[in-house]
Amino acid sequence: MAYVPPHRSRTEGSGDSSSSPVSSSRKGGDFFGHDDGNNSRDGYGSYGGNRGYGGNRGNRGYSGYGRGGRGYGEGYGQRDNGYGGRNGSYSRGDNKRYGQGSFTDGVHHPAPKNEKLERELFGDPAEEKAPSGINFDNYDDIPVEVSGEGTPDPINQFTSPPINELLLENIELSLFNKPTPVQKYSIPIVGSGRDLMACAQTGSGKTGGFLFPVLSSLFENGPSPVANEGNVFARRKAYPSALVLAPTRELAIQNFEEARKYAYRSWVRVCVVYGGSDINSQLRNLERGCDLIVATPGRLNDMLERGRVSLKNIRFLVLDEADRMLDMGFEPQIRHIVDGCDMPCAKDRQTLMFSATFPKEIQVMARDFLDNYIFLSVGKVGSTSENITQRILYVEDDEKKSSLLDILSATDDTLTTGLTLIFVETKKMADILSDFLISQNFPATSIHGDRTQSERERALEMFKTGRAPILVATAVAARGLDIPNVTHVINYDLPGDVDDYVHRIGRTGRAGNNGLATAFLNRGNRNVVKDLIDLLHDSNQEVPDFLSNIARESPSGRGGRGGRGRGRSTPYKDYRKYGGGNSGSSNWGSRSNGYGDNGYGYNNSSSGNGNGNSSYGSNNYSSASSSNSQWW
DNA sequence: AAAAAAT
Repeated sequence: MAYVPPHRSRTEGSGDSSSSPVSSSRKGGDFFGHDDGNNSRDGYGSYGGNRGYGGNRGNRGYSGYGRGGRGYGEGYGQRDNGYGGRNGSYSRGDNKRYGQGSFTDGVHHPAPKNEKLERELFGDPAEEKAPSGINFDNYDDIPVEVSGEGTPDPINQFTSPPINELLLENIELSLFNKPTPVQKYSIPIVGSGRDLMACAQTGSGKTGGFLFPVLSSLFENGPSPVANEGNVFARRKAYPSALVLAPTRELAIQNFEEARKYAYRSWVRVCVVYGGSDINSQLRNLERGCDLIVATPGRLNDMLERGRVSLKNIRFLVLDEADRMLDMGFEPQIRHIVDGCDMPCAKDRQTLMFSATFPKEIQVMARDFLDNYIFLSVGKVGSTSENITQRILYVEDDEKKSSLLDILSATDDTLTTGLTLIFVETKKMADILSDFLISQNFPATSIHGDRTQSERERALEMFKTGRAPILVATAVAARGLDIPNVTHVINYDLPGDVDDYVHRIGRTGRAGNNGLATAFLNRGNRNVVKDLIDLLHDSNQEVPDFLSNIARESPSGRGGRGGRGRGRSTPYKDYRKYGGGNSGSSNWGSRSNGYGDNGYGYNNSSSGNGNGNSSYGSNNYSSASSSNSQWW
């Protein structure tokens, strides 16, 4: 029986304050003050709506499990997940078996429409909605670069050639009517069986860029014929056909929620696993069938070790925000998942890697994980250009609080119409600042890695719904999260890297809407000043005099690291074509296996895991990454 | 330097 660490036996929701380790209002506090002994109005279990695993109340043990309409997708004929005794509680309550289709005799049988589930996934059709909030005209002049052998032509509509009919219906329910540039390319690329390395950011339609072609293929082709390993525990083991890895829990949840929409009525059952929340409910959910799994690396590895997930049926591997995962030191864990378990090798699966930037480490990972891939680089929609107004203010550290109050008071109309996202550099500052704002009667909450997972999820939900329209965040929210209606991003503390700055301000001005980005800067930030000035120039923004002055004070080259992504307005290049060009990286630059400058000699050198590349796999990379890790 | 991620 699965093991439950004592400290995790407390409830997942914040409903049971008696068992919560934090009972004062200090840490769990937000604008609404009290610590929510009973947050019935909250209704935010894990995945939006009030159905998350192990909801908010009464979920000691298993007794309350499965209540309240949580039943997305179970019960399609060929799947047998019932080992009777233990799961009596599953059948309790209104545990409706709706929404899941099946795939039998080589034919996909979508489930009938289900109004309740449809509302849950896509929202109430009665509410008027802007068509997905995206101004598609803004997509037309996005620079796109695509390269690689035999690159298929992009599509221009979802209907020519037509993608899977059920998928198309689900896309239409999501109010997308036209593919974004990344989708125009990714759909035929993946559809033709190729691997894809895509440089694209949130806001480019990246999630659909991988979910559409993957689900389309799964819908068409059905489950893998390799059913299981035939052992007695097999029914307790999940054999997903597709795996999506994401760097943060919130991003995993977001991908999961998107995938659920597009998988509606299909045979594909979507699950998500991530740390910080009860593993047992996640395991129980897997037992009910799992065809597409969205995961953060640590929790997935845990489940792999427990033998509760097998990757041998994987046909699609997606690495989302790959550069971020490397920044966070996930490379050993990712390599363990991809190379160290039972996942088919690169030639026997399709791999899609997405990354905002394309530094050397990512190129290396692409070479190791992808097979003869097509490289796609998509400039960001709007990005740092005219639809985000960037404002840099000179503010000393000890004046930041009062400046912030001035700004928030002066722009209080945005509080009613939009959301304000405030970035700080430390978790401590996130707490300090949100407490301060709350004490000043601003409806704020905070998200950072020291809050419990349920606090994090609740904070995000309060922010999204506008009940707490000010969110103080650390880097956990800097990338990937797609929160509509953020009208103002404030860099209370500037990040040390201008790439992070770009990601942060990209939380506003999404897809055609205007946004405002304010940053507090003082001499403590001089290391980013030069890059910042370049960026402001590139994006047609005013460069304040004090900024130029500070830049002149430090005559040395641009601070910090060398060789970071310059030329942000142009897409990243396919290094296979341009010969790498990285500064001093001996190991890489001197490679003789065709990645250098002889055009496309790369085609068959990337099968699997670095065979034929010994200099690389064992020196450079593994020593660097294993030094600070207890992982493999 | 800090953050994130299994416990």
